Order: sequence, then C-alpha cells, then structure tokens
Amino acid sequence: MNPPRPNPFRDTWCGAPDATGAGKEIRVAGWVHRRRDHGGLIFIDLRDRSGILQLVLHPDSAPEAFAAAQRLRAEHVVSAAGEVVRREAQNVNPSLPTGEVELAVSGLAVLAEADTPPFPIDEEGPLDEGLRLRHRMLDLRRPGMARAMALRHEITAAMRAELNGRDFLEIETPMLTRSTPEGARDFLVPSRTSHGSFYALPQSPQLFKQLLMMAGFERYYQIVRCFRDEDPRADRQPDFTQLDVEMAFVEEDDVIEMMEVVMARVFAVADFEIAPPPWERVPYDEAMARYGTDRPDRRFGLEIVDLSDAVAQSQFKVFAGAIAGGGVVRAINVGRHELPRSELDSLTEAAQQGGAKGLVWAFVQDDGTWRSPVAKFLTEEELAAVTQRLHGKPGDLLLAVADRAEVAAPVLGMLRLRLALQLGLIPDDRHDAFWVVDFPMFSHDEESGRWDPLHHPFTAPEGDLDDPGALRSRAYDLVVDGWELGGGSIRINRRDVQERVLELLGIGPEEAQARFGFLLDALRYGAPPHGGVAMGLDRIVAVTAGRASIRDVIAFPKTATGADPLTGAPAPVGDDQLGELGLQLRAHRPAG
RNA sequence: GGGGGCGUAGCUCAGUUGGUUAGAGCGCCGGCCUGUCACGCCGGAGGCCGCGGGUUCGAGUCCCGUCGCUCCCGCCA
Repeated sequence: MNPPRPNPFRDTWCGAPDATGAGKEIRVAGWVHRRRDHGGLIFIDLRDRSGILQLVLHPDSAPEAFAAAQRLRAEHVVSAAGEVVRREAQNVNPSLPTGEVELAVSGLAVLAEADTPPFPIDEEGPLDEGLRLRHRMLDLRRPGMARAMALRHEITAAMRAELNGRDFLEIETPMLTRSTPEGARDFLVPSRTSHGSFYALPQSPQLFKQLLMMAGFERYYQIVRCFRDEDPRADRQPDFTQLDVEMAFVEEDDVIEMMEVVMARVFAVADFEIAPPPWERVPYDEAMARYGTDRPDRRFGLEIVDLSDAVAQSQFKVFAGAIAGGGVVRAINVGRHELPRSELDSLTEAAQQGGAKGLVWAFVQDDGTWRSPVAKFLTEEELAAVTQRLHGKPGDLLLAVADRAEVAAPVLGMLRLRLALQLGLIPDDRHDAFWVVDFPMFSHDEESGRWDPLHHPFTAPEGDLDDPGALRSRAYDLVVDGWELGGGSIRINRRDVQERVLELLGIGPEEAQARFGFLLDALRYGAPPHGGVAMGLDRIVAVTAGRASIRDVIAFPKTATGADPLTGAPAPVGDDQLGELGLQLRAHRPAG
C-alpha cells in the first residue's frame, strides 16, 4: 500500500514497519485490537486496514502515554507516535508480518472510545448471522471479512483491467426500467407521476446490452446490480452483482475464450488454483446423465450409471416396470461406507421427497452377493451385471432409483452431493472449471403444456423451429466446484426468429409488440450477430474465498428472508408517502 | 407456500427421565503483575432459558402457537 499522506493522525500504515525501518520516528492510527497490560508494561496490538503493529508502552519513558494506555479498551481509536525498534530475538513474533519490530510509544492520543463490542472482533469463531448483520460494521472489521471485501475489490479490478485492455467499454444501464421476462419476479417501483404504473428493477441488463450491440458499441461490459424478487439462498440474494458482457460479430468460441481469459486472471489474483483454460465443454445431456444436475461438482466420483438394459428383463417389478413404462434404472456406487439403517431410511425419504417412488440400497458382500432388501428379486446374473457395471467391490454401498429419467437423474444427483458432503469426499484443495453447453432450448411444462425457455427468450436457437422439443440453444454456463458462476448465449439477431420464439412461449404478436416492441423494432435496423455472458460476482468471490455463502462477500447483504437487520428494511411507509404514489394498502399491519 | 435445524449470561455452548439455588469457556468489571503477543494470577458482577399460551404438584426440559436466524424444496440464472 502507498504510505498515507502525513497528517496529525499518522504517516505510516500499521502493517508497514519492518526491521529496515528500525530507528525511524513514525505515527500510526487505528483500532485497539488487543491489549495486554502487564502492570508495569503495556502492549497494544493496533489494527488498521493494512495489518497489526504491536505498540509497547513504558511508564518511565512516556508516563502520560502509559497512563492513557491503561484506560484503553478493545476497539478504542487511537493515534500513536514513537520509534520503530527491533525486537530482541526471543521476542520476535513470526506469525505477525510486523513481528520483527514494535513501536516504542512516546505519544498517544485517544481519538474515540468504544463500547465493548457485542462480539469479539479479534476472533473468527462462529457467530449468529443476525447479530453479525445488525452490527455489520463491526463484523466487517473482523480480519476475515475485511480480507473478503478486499478480495472482492481485487477481483472486480482484475475484470475491469482485462476487459479495458481488450477494447471493451463500460456502459451503465438504467436501474429504473421496465419489467422484462427473465423468468423471475420483478421488484416494482411505483410511479409518482403516473399513478398505477410501475418501474421494474432490472433482473439483468439483458435487453439494454443487446441494444448497445445494435448501437454499434461492439464490446460492452458492466459490473452491475441486478434484482430478482425470489426467496434467497446461500448462493442467491434479492439484489446481487454480475459482470455483464456483450460482444458483436461473435460466435460461442469468441465469448467463451474471452471469458476464459478474464476468469483465469480472476482466479490468479484470488490465488485460486485451477487448471488453465481452455476448460472442458460438457454437453448438458451428459452432465444430467452423469451427475443429475447441470452444475455438478466434479471433484469427487459417485457418478451416475445407467443400469436399464442390465435389468430390463428382470423379474423384479420395480426395475422392469419402470423401464417398461419408458423410465430408467440408474445408480451410484457410494463406495465402502457402512451406513446404518437409519441413515439409509433417511436417504430413502430424501429420494421420495425428490419425487422418486423409492430408493434401492445394497451392500456388496465378499462373495459378490448383495445384502439388500431386494437381493432376492434379482437373479445371480443380474446382480453380478449390476455390480460390475458399478465397479462394485466388497463393502460398497450401491443406491439405485427406478423412475422416469427426469426424476431418477436429479434424485441421484441430490443423493450424490448429499453423501459427498456427509462423508467428506469433496477435496477443498482442488478446483474444477468447465462449461456446460448444448442446452435444450425449451423445457416442456407438463401441467400448462407450454414451452419454457431454459435460458431466456433472446437466446439463439439451433435446429428446426418447428420441432421445439428438439431445439438446442446456443447457450453456455461456467461451472466451478458445483457453483454456477455464470452463463450466456449467442442472441437472436433476426426479428422473424425472435417473433417465432416468443410465439412458442405463448407470447403473441400483439403482446410481443407491447412488451418488447423496442427490441423487435431495433432488430429491423441492422442488428449484428452478437452474444455475451453474465458472471455472478458474488458467487465468484465466495467460491474463491472458500466461503459457503455469498452473504460473506457482500458488505451489506439481506437475510434468508430478504430483510436487512441493519437498516430494518423492508419497512412500512406512511399514508402520505403512499398517497403521493396513488397507492393504498389493502390491509394495514401495525408498524413494528 | 412447504420441510429440517437452531434460539439458555455480552459471545460460543452444556444442561441427564420433567424435580431443590441454571452451569462452563471466552468477554466484561476490580486488584496484582516490566517482555507479552489467545499474557498470567486472584476476586467479582452478569440470566424474561426468544415471546405467548397450555399440560403438570412442579417446565430451560413436554404440547400448541408465534417471532427471529439458518439450510433445503418450491421459486429462481
């Protein structure tokens, strides 16, 4: 860090002094991290953003400063002047970057006192998250959180540096805009000037960045806040940040390779060890078949194996029946783990909650036979075939699901992940990045009979538009360690194709014109082929920082219920405020 | 909207089968201490057991409701 401009508070960072500075008179300022009062000698660990410096106070050489130090408490804010002195060899603290020296304080000024904090700042132990969020400024003082925020900055800085160097323009798009269909629920902002009308906060700048391509900017990016009014999760917040990128005259390879360059740089600044690009591209169907999810964690095995042909002729009705009904029998080999019956029951219950009718479990025994409730229904040959297909060895636990493929795959994917977490099978020192490609364009909603976009309705399709079920989309997702870090696509740049896709989604010409007229019109005036990607910044920082929740890398996040304990948002507003907006509540709830 | 977990001192937690006066570590306060760096030693204060109701002779413990935090499903790039 550059030294601070000298002023009455300080001229040096706490983290800066080392043996080469011995003898120098310096002044530092910060918070009292810890105090060790030996009666006739006081040590203060002083903390600022740069690190920690030990102050030492002697009663003889600086009686006034010593007296002031006796009254210091944790988190008091002080400025201290003195001489940098080398520590005696036996007093060096190797775990502190400044541990070879200390500041022999001659003058001490208390700039602000602090109440005892509601939780320790100098420890990283577990804390109630509501408490942390209520006192977020204290939580952010904790070194781990401070590091996470600094890492977040380093990552956005790297993104900007890389893209700036590649002729991208950073362009802002509106926050108050119009509802567009990304699929999620919109946050709405009532209009004061037009009662009954609403702005929507953007779920992403999707349409604006496409318009920027049509405007001829060719290479755009933005680190931008997006809003989706859906229930939060560990990896989801109602407002979140993404790196939004769009490029003109490109195909998939152009976008993917560009993003690989950016992300490799991001991983490098984050000291996140991962294989250099190019990263593997895995077809969606293969990801679903092998892992039961489109964002698998591939750092461990337990891959899903299809057993359908091996058991199609079985006398075991659960297996044969599922296959006869157009379904599949699939399984994973959990390995040599002696799970108790209660745990097997709990897995079965989880499988049923996932929509499966049941779960077949079996332990391979020394002679190759099974210890399993269903062993007696299978012939010796079937049993051997299944065991071999799963590479089963004595002691291995096999889990099978017989159902429609759309049920069996995700259920086994869920069990695979759950068991890996439970059994500690996921290495945290190894990382894995790959792209998922060849997505279906639409999924078919059984109930409504409608087609839904898997990505969004502006994604370019590939294939025969008259056969929606077989259409692929020109989309791609980047998956790292089981996190979907981002995704994008080549967009539709032809009006007729866009209209056709909207029609397949049940959006007729009139509605299309009303909602996306501006986009459809723009497509009339020379829209270049274009595509882009959006990377979830919060997730990128969380995964590289080794954090389980994106809340830990957001300065002021919302809770799992979408509230902010710090400000009390969301909060009721008065009738006068509502009146200006032409609004009236249907029922008043007493304000908290 | 649904399911699971948690809620006891400022913090992190323990609390047996429902049984007398609810505990520990850290922190805090006071005293002692000149080389600590999780300083040490001695002493002390600190509790609406989330909240409301119920069962019971008796509830931190059991039941119902409710609120908060969290994980997951639904939902959602």
